[in-house]
Amino acid sequence: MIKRPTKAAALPSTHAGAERSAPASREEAPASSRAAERRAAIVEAAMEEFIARGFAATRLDDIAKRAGVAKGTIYLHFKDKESMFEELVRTVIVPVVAKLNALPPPTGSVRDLIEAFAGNFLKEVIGTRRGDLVRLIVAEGPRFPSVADFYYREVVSRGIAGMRALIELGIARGEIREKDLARYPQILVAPAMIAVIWQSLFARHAPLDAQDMLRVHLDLIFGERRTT
Amino acid sequence: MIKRPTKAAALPSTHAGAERSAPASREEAPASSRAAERRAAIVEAAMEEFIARGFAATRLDDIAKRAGVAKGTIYLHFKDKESMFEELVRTVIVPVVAKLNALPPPTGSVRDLIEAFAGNFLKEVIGTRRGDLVRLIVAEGPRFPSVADFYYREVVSRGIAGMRALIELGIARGEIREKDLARYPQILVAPAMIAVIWQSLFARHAPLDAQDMLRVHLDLIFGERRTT
Amino acid sequence: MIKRPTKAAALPSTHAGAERSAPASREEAPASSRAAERRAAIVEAAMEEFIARGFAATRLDDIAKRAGVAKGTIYLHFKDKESMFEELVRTVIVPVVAKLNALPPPTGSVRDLIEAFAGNFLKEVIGTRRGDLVRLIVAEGPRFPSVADFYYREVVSRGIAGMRALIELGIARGEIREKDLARYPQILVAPAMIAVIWQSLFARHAPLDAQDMLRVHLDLIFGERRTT
Amino acid sequence: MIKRPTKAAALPSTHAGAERSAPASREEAPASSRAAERRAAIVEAAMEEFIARGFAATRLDDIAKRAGVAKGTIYLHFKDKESMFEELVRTVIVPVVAKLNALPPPTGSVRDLIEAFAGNFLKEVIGTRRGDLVRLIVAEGPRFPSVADFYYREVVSRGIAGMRALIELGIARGEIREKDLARYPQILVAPAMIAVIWQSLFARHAPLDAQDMLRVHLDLIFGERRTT
DNA sequence: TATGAATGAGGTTTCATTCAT
DNA sequence: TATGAATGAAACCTCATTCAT
Repeated sequence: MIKRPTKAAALPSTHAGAERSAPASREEAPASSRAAERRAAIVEAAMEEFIARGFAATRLDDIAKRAGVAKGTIYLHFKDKESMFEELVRTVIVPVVAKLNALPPPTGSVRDLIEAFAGNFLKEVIGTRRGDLVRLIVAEGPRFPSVADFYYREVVSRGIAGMRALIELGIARGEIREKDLARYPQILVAPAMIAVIWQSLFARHAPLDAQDMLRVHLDLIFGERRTT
Repeated sequence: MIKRPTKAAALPSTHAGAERSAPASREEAPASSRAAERRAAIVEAAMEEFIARGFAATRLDDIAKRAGVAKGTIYLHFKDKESMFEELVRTVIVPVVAKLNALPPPTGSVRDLIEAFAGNFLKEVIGTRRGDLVRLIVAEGPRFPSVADFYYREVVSRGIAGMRALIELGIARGEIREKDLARYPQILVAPAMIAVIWQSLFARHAPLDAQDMLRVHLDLIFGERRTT
Repeated sequence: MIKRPTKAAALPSTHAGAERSAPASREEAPASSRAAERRAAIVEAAMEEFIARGFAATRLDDIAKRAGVAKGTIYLHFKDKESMFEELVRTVIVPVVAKLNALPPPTGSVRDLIEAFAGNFLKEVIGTRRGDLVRLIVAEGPRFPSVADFYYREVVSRGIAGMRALIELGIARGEIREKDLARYPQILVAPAMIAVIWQSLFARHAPLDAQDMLRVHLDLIFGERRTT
Repeated sequence: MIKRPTKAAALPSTHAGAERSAPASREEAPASSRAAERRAAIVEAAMEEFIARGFAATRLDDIAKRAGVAKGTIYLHFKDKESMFEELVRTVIVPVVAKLNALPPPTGSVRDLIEAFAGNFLKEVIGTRRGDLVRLIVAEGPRFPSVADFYYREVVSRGIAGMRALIELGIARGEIREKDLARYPQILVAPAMIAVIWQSLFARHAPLDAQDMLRVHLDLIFGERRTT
C-alpha cells in the first residue's frame, strides 16, 4: 500500500533502461488498477529523476523512459511538469504523514521514545531516497511555494508540534533540564536534518556516523546516557 | 553605481582555467580594473539569479541584463554556464574563508567566543544573501560535485575543525560537560544551519527567532546561562 | 480486432461516397440505425467544431466529446480526419442540392421567383450554421481540392446554371434589361455571398440588413420595385 | 518602399529551398536595415505559408526555411505564432490603406473613376497574392478577431465609405439611377470580392473573366456602356 | 574588449491514430 | 461495435553559445 518501500533502491543515477513497464501483470490487475500502477511507476521514476537532477534539469523524456511509458502517457496523469512535481511531492509525503499520525502513545521514558523515533528516522530517512526528497524540497521550495507550504503544513508543523509535546513531557518528568527547549523543538531535530544533508553532499569526503551523532545529541539533552 | 571596484577579483584558488581578463597588456590598473569591475558585476548578478531560480532555470540573458553587460561579454569571463556557476561559488566563498582564518585567537571564555561567532553568523548569514547561497549549495551540490567539494574543503572542513578545537578547549576548561561533543561539532552548528534553511522556506508561515534559539542551544551545551 | 468489417472501405475520393452505415448485415433497421444515428451525431458535432475552429485546429477529442462517443468510434465511421472532413462536407451539402433540384417549375414572374429564392437563402443560409459552412469551404478549399471540387460540381455549377436559366427567362420576358447578365450569374448571387461572409466577420462592427440589401440589388437588376 | 511588389511571385507552394537569406547585401545595408530586411523576409515567407496552409497548419519551421533564417530568428521579431500572424496582416495591409488614401480627387465621370478603380483592383488584387490574403482573412477572421477588427477598421469601413461617397456623387450627377444603392455600397464591391474568391477556389474548373464581369456589373449600375 | 543578432539543439506539450479489452 | 488508455511524431518555443562587427 505504501507504494513499494525499498524496491527500486538501486538508483543508478542515469536511467538504467526501461525494464519496468507492463510487468507481466495483465491477468492479475483488476482493470482500473492498471492506471494506478502506471501512475505509481511515473511517480517513482519522476522522483528518482527530480532528486538526481532537480526540477528544471529533469527531462520528461527521461521520466517516461524510466517509467517505461511513452511521453504522452505522463500527460494522462498530470497536467504539466510543474503540477507533476507538486503532486509528486504530495503523493510521496502522504504516507509519511500517515505514519507520524499512527505513532504509538507515549509509554516508557521520553528518551526511549525519542531514541526509537531517531532510530526509525535513521533507518528510513537518512541516506535514503526519502532523505533525498527532503533535500529536494529544500532545493526547490523557494520556486515552488505550494510545495514548501504543503511540506510545512503536513510535515514540519506537525513534527514540531509532536516534538514539543514530547519535550514538555520530558521536562515535566524531569528528564529534560533545559526548559526553554520546548520553545525550539527545531534544536532537537537539527542534527538529524544536518545528517540528511550531510549524506547527500559530504558523505563522500567525510562519512558521518549519524547514529552515534544522534546519541551524543540526546546525551546532551537528557544528560549522560544510562548504562545501556 | 559602481559595482565593487577591485575587490572580488582574486578568486580562482583551485580553479580550472579562467585565465581571467587583464592580459598583462595596457596601462595595468585602468584596463584590468574595467575588466575586474565587469567581472564583479557579472558575479554579483549571477549570484542573485542563481539564488532566485537555481542553476538550470537561470538564464544568461537575465544575468547579463542585471549585470548591465551584453550576453557575449559573459563569455569573455567564463567558459560556459557551468564553470561560471562553479567559479561564482568560489569567488563568493573565498572572502568568507579569509574571515574565518582571520578569527582572533581564543581569549576569554569559550562560550563568549562561540556566542560572538554565532552573533556574527546571525548577522551575516541567516536571512541574508549569504544564507541563500548556502541553500543554493545544498540544492545544486549533487549536480556540481566540484562545488560541493570546494565548499566542503574550504568551508565545512575548516569550520568543523575550528569548532572542534573550540569544543575541546571548552571541555578542557570545564565549560562543556559532554565530552563526546568534540566528535560531532556538527551538533554545535546544526541549529544555525536549520535557521538558515528555515528562513528561506518557512519564515512566512512561522517566523523563527534565530538568536533566541541559538542562545537556548548554547545553554544546552554550556549549562544555564550566566546571570548576564 | 477487425478494422472496419466491410463498410466505409470504399470511399474513393470523388463520389459522394457515404454509403452510410447499414452493412446489410443483422436485423437491418435496429442495428444499422444505431450506427446511422452515431454517424449523424459525429457529423453534426464535427461540423460545429470545424466551423468554429477550422480544420487544422479542430481536435477529434472535442468532436467525440460533443458527439457523445469515444474517440475510437470516429474511426469506425471515417478513415481519418481528412476524409472525415471531406465526407462531412458532402453529407451536409447533399440535402441542399436535393432541395435545389426540387425547385418548383418557373411560374409567375422571374423576379418573384428570385425573390422567393433570396428569401429562402436569407432564412436558411445567411447568418446560420449553413452560412458558416460556406465560409468554411472558402477557408479550407485550397487545402482540400476535393472539397472545393465537390462543392463546385454539386452546388456552384448547378446554382450558376439555374441562375443563368432564370436570368435568360427574365431577359426573354423583358423583365431584365441587361442582357450580358446571363453570362455572369455570379453577379446575381454576389451580394448574397457577401452577406454570408459579412455576418461572420463584421456583423459585430456594422450589422447588415441583408434582406434590404438583396431587395435593392434586385431593384438594380429588374428596375424599380413594383408598388408592393 | 512597398516591400517588393511582385518579386517572389513564383509561390512554389512548397518551400523551394532557402536561397534567400544574406543576399550579398553586406556592404549596401546601413547596419540597422539588416534587421528590417530579415523581418521583411520573414513576413514575406510567412504570408506565403499562411496563405498556402492557413494559420494552424503552417509550421514555423517552414516559414524559417523559406525566409532563409533559423527558427529562433523568428522570435527576435515576433512574440509567437499568433502575434506574427496578426502583425503580418497589419504589415501587409498598411500599404494598401496608404494607397487608398492617396486616391486622386474625383474628376471626370463617376463611372470612369470606378472603372479605373476596378481596373486597379483587377490587376493588383484578383488572382494575386493580395487576393489570397483577403481569402485568408475571411478564413481566419473568426479565430482572430483582432485581425478581423483591424481589417474592418482599416480597409472595409474606409472602402465602404469611399464607395458610398462615389455612389452619392454618381446619383447627384444623374449617372446612377438606383438611389438606394448608396445605402449598400457592398453591392458595388460584391462581384469584385466574388471574383477574388472564385479565383482561389474555382478558377481551375471554370475560369472567370473578372474584367468582363465587372464591366457588366457597372453596366447594370450605370446603364448600358457608352460607345467606348 | 564588447556587443547582441543569429543559431539550432533540445525541451515541453499536443493530438491523430492505434489497439487491447 | 465501442471504448479510451496509450503512443510517439511533430509542433512551438527557449536559451546557451557563437561570431561578425
